[in-house]
Amino acid sequence: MTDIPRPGQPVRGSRSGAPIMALFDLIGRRWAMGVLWTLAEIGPSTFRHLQEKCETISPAVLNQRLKELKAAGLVHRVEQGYAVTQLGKDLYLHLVPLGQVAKVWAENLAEEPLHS
Amino acid sequence: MTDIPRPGQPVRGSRSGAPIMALFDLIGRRWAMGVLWTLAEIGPSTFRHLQEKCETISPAVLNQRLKELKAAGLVHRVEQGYAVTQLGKDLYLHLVPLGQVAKVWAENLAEEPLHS
DNA sequence: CTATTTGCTATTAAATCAATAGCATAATTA
DNA sequence: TAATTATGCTATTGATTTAATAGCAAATAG
Repeated sequence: MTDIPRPGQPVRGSRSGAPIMALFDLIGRRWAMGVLWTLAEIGPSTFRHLQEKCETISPAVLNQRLKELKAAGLVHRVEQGYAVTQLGKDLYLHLVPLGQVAKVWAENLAEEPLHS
Repeated sequence: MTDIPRPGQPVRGSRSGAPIMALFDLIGRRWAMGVLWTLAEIGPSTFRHLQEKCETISPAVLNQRLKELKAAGLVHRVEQGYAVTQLGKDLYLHLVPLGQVAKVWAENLAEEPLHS
């Protein structure tokens, strides 16, 4: 059920399981990046607290994503509940610059509204 | 049908449509990052060529993702078919470093196989 | 004991994704 | 000119994933 994409195994985008494609397969799931991002931002927290911070995520999906992120070693359990691992933090830090891209993107769309 | 997440509008992860969450909502869809990545790597190309490069994507999904990426201004049509826009390239360039993270991640998993 | 918090599952429904076939148009070739 | 090929898709049918909601069992607090 919980099927985690593994580098070296066939994944979306690469029959040979290229690491980047395996990673895309993992974090390219609904809420995956949002959960990682949020957890990294708020620090160690309980399931419910994280759920609140994600604003509209359902417990079922949060639980699913947490399972996957845990299995992938990006998140782990701590006394306080859940937290990102070192690897998870590394990934988060690489996601941070996307915040700037997102802003530029938002501005672009504001100027020139999407036509579809 | 084609529902593109827009910054400023409610999206997954943010009722107020925080740009980063809107972006996550957009590129956190099956194949979205894979398509953007592949297209950026191979340069302008036809629908079919891109489809081949994505190895296992179906035309329906590729078409859907292209629509969304176009509407979001990350991809556009050119004489040769499809290509990433400047904004799309910017995003791609920010995705490139994830390749390294992915490698480390792959090595970690290889050493310590996931326990689930 | 009672209430609350926490992590999570059950259920049911809706949305998304996938696999395959195949069509319409335009360019190319025979 | 007729046939072939390339291209960008759509239609159809299922399978999978996501969603919304309720609620439960275990641990903790009062």
